[in-house]
Amino acid sequence: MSQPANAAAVAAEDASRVAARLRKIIEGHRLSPSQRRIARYLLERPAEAVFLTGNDIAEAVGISQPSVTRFAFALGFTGFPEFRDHLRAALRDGQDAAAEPTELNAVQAMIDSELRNLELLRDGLADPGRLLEVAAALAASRPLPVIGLRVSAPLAHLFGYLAAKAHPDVRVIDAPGSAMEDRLSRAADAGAAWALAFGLPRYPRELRDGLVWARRAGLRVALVTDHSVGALAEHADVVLEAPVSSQFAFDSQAAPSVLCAALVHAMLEALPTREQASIEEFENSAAERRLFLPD
Amino acid sequence: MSQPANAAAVAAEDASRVAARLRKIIEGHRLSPSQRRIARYLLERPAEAVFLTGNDIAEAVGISQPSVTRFAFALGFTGFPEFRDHLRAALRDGQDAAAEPTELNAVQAMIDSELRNLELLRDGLADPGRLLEVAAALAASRPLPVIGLRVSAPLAHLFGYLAAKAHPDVRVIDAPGSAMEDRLSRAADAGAAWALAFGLPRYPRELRDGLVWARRAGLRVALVTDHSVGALAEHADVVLEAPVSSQFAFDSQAAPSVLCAALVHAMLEALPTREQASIEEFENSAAERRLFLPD
DNA sequence: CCGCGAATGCATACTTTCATGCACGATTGT
DNA sequence: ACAATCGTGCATGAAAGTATGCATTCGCGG
Repeated sequence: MSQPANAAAVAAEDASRVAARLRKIIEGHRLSPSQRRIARYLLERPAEAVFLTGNDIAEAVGISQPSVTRFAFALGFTGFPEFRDHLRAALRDGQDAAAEPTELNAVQAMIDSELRNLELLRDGLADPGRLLEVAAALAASRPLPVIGLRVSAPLAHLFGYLAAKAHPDVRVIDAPGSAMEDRLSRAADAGAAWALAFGLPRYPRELRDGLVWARRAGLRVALVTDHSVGALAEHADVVLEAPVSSQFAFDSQAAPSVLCAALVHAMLEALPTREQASIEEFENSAAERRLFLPD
Repeated sequence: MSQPANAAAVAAEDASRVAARLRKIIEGHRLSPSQRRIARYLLERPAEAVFLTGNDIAEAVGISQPSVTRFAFALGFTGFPEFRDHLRAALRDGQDAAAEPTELNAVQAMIDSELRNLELLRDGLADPGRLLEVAAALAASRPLPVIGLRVSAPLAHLFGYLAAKAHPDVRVIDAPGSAMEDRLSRAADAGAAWALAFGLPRYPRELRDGLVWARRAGLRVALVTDHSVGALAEHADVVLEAPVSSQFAFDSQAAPSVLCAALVHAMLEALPTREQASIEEFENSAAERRLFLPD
């Protein structure tokens, strides 16, 4: 019943790497007619080959399953699984081939890991639909409570500072306990529909309590955190994932802070164009310019 | 740069597609603690996930194999194989889509520009000598005033939060004017030798005034900013450069926040090993653990 | 025509993988 | 404090996947 129909495939570049490996394996071996048919079959669909069982191949080629085992044996492997693992290894080697040649010092290694986090964040936003939805929802919530405790407090304040240009009533909450609960309740009473929370490791229990409280107060919760599954994500309506590397003494917050800016950016675009224009105007006003030094 | 030409990047996209599918599957399902651990494990290595058996996962995560079966069942599948086939299907679906190159959307372009900033930062730290010097100087200044106004205030607070573990008396100053001047003077009187300032665009005049005041009070000034020459840099003794992209409505602070973490990291290493050990101990103390959620 | 060896399939044993009943312990709500 | 529910691991059995002994067939050279 296990037809190749349910087998998956991998991208073309990976597939060609598998095919190359397969050719290399076969090279210099005398194969019987049946075995050549197997080889030919696999070379024709390298993308699926890595997932096929011996039975799948036998059935597809029209030979017996033991012939497949003997095929692997003839190629110098102790059995079919070992052969298949070699094909799979061709995939995995290709992925690690991105290893950087230059030696990095400790600080550079740290930055490098953050670079990879940003790459993950970027690739994860290939479809920005969810981000835009969340942004629109947050922009429409008046007021908008924003929660960030401990390490996440600066992030919440950064968001608050930026979002103030796209939202008239952002309320940053950086203290836990009853103070937070009071402010959440008051925000809900004032008409808030959503709350935004930043929950980076290590995840404070108090934040979870806060999320629970927020939802009990009738708020929906958008959560920025580094894993979409976890004790915090359980209590959020929407999760925005921003990877954090924990391999160093201190996590930096590159991805979350970028996500934060992206979120505000999206909120801005969710605004009526009239309001956008007024922001632009404010930015360039004489009053503003006097505040700042020339670039 | 919009479409990664090498095979490794394509493979990475495959992996991210598996991860995306996995997230979609998980979405909206209540998972038990063990099941969350499974989900996280798979999300962390999507490229391997499609090959793993239930037993592999159980062993790696440290749970029983039946829990893996139940995980698949909890996600709405009739069994583990069906679940795994769905992950593999994510690869197969992607094969055709991968043919046309993916153009980066606006959000991705923004992240991409931050990526380049981080690359600049990394390459600029090939010789970490200056960073270490600054870190040592800051670590030795008791107390240590840290200045960050407006957008830079969150950065200053982030630094303050992190540095508190490597320094007994960090004083974050986020308000300008006489309040700042008072606090700087008091810090100098208390024995401070250095001040750290974050000055990102747009550069507030008040920050320059603060730097001037600090130096008049006898402090040396380390400045984190995005250009080593400019109106601010003139009033600093040491400048640490952290590139910022200004092409979007809002600057994100990826590079500065990474530099911030790197700086604290370096301060930590400038510490006697005895103190480092005590930090480690504190981090792992029972009291600390109760504050946070597992994982 | 006979004999020989290689190739292959069949039947079957073995291994790995997966599913399920049951008991124990933890957590929750009353 | 007690009961109920949930989550988990262990033991076990079923199923899928793989390996191997044996018999048959085929081709080829005596």
